[in-house]
Amino acid sequence: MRTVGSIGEVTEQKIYAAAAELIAKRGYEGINLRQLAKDVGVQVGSLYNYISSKQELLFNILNGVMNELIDAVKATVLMEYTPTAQLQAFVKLHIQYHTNKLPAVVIATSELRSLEPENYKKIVRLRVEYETYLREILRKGCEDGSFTIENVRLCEYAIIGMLTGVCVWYNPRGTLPINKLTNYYQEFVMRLVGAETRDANARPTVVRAKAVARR
Amino acid sequence: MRTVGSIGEVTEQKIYAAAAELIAKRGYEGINLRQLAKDVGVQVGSLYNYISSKQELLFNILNGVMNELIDAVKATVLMEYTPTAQLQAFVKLHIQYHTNKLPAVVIATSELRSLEPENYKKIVRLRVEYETYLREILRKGCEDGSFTIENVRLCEYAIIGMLTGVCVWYNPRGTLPINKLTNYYQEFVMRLVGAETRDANARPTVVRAKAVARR
Amino acid sequence: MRTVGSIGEVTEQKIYAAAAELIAKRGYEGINLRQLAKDVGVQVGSLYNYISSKQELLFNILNGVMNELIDAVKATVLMEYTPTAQLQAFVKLHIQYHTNKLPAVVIATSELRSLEPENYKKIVRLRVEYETYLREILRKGCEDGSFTIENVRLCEYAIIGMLTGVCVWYNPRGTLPINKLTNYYQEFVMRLVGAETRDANARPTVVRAKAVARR
Amino acid sequence: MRTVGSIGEVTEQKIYAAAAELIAKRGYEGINLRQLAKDVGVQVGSLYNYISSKQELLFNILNGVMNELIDAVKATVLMEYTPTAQLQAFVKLHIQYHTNKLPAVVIATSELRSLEPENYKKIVRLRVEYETYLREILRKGCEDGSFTIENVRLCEYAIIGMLTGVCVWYNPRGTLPINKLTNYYQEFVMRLVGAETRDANARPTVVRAKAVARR
DNA sequence: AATGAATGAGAGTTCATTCAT
DNA sequence: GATGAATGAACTCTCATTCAT
Repeated sequence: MRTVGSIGEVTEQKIYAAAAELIAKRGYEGINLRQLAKDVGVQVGSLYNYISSKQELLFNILNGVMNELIDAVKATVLMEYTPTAQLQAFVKLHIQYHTNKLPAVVIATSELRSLEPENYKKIVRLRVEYETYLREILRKGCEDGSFTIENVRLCEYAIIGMLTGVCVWYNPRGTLPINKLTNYYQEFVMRLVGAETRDANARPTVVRAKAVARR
Repeated sequence: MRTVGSIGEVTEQKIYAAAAELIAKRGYEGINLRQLAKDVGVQVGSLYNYISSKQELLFNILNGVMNELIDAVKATVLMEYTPTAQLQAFVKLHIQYHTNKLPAVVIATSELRSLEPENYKKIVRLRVEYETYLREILRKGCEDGSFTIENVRLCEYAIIGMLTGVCVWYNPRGTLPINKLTNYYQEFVMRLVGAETRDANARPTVVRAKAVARR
Repeated sequence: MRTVGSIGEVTEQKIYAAAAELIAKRGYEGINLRQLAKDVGVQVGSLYNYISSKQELLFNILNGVMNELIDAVKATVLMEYTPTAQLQAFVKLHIQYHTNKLPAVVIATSELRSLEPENYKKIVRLRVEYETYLREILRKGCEDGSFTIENVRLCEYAIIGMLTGVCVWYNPRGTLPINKLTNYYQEFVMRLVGAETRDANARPTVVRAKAVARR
Repeated sequence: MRTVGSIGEVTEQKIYAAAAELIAKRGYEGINLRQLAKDVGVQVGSLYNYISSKQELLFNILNGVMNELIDAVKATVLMEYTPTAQLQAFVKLHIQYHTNKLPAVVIATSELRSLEPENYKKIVRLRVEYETYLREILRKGCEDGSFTIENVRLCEYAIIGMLTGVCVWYNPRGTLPINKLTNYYQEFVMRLVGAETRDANARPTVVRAKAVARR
């Protein structure tokens, strides 16, 4: 007995949304399709009208979100003119994606190990591309004197770690609004890269004061 | 028929070592006791002479490593006299534990979600304690003017994220020696907390040179 | 949306043709309706406009081919005047049906076990009728001295086994033309029944020579 | 709760015996492991202490029985001195294996198609070896004048088909004793190969009488 | 007449766990 | 202490079948 009026596309979206959420909470290996089906509101077998395997589910989520992230970098970060502005934009983007926006992003970091070799390669390739944008910004900032970084690669890792760590503790229903959070982390990153801080109109006043004091 | 010369205690240690390694690589849900038994060199049934359940295995690993970490903080970090020196020691300790020393530490971050509620509470309590040491250092550093931090809690998270991120990419067989790595991250953290850099006897000379150049 | 120009009757024929082929290759239990639908070029659900169940599909194929076979026996074999000629005709018919003509015939032997009891009885009744024609020919041949058979029933089984075995190895794209193959098997059967071989104008010369020599 | 006193080797034999019987009756695709487990008297999961997959079960049965068959040919058929005696022995062996002795033999003919490519190749190789023994006997019999066969290959197929067909209808609880059955089929085969019948000390008297009568 | 979306039962397989020996 | 044999529940995935559109 089929659910009346059901539409495939809607079901598919529901499946991927529910899967991302479930996996983000319990991990790929920790979830089972029965639970997913229940969350979606269908029978287990019906999932297979939309996916060909549990693995594919994971891959599609990861693939989708990484491409989205990369597109977003291209659309917002690379548009900025200075390394500093680009870095600020990168932080903003990363934070936003890693907090309220998508549980899928969380998975992109923690569930890579559950990908089969072929899929693993593909997603890692995208991660590398994403992180390369950050590294390039850092490199250019060093060249034009905006940043002072001794080991760019390590600094890149430090930034990624710091920003990604947000999704471990961030609670969208907490008291800290995202734009405030973003500002704080922008300041953290600016400090990390040893940035000159004249242009920092986006940063909180206290920070600006300190920057002045440091000179 | 018991393997000749095998001694229980040795087997137990082997089990925990192998389990930590396996879980670090594939996650708690991703491993199975058959594989563990094979790695240890016994039959599955024999594991149950040492553990009462798979869950207990995870809990004991986490419990052990968190206590070790806390003890280490007490023994090395809190011994230092200034917030700056303490922070440097904290970074050194954390980095060392998260690289070559223990695969168990990796798990302490990523496998919390697989703990049953009761066990979860216990381990989180230990994590909180551990992180509280860091926060206290930051707070004291702010008070005595060593650090300039607007939001201590956030800064704490940023540091933890940054430091913990190391275990994602660090390769013990790579070219970067641990003490150099440690130095770099110490510098990152110093920047993050807006530390005055006069006293930085623990930091690498290169950095000091740069600091000079910056002025 | 219905495929333009498709007509039910054509689809039905396609279904039965594809089903016979699939079942002949993989067995009734080994096929699935999804594959059948794909081969036919429709969706699975559409099959049910023509069949009421997978079982019915099998039954109809078997029923159809057995009736065809029986009709063919009546039309060609029983028309002959002597037991020898009838037997030759029977062999020819059986071989032809079991080689290039119908994959359905293959199924008639191997897939009986997959029929539900009721259907099983019906098809077996037809098989018995078919084999009875052969037995009657053998019996009459014994009576009039054309054949020399001690145990007619066993001889019948031997012939059926021998002839049916053809479909196991016969390759329609091989070098052996069907009429040659038929001649060989006619000779085999003639030998089996201890037939006097005067009339054997259809048989290869060598055999005739041998027959002469034997006397 | 383990069944007390169970012994692995016994269970394994039970599994293979039950599997051969089940598959012979319903086909590889037609059986399910739950039924097999029930027949054996264990839980489904326990089967996997002895097999690694359903497919392996089929392969092992087929592999075992084909090797047994080949060994038996070497031990009994090839020991005979004349092609006629060898052929008689071959028939006897084949009939015996295909009737009361082993349900596994039935499978060896009908379930080949369910083997995965790799396994299929291996079993077919054994079948070819087995059938080659028969062909060689036929060939030698032609050379020394014992047999008169125009197309040896076809004759081989005819014999195999005839003999193998026995397992379709043979009922071990019927009235026809195996040795009688064997004698009849030996006579069928002798006729098929156009054997001179002077030497037929191995054949039943009835047959010899008939042979006389024919002259 | 055909499609697309769903069902629900059941398949092979895995796995933590138990326990007599 | 260790093993080998078993359990039973749960897993991913398949499939015949249904039915509104």
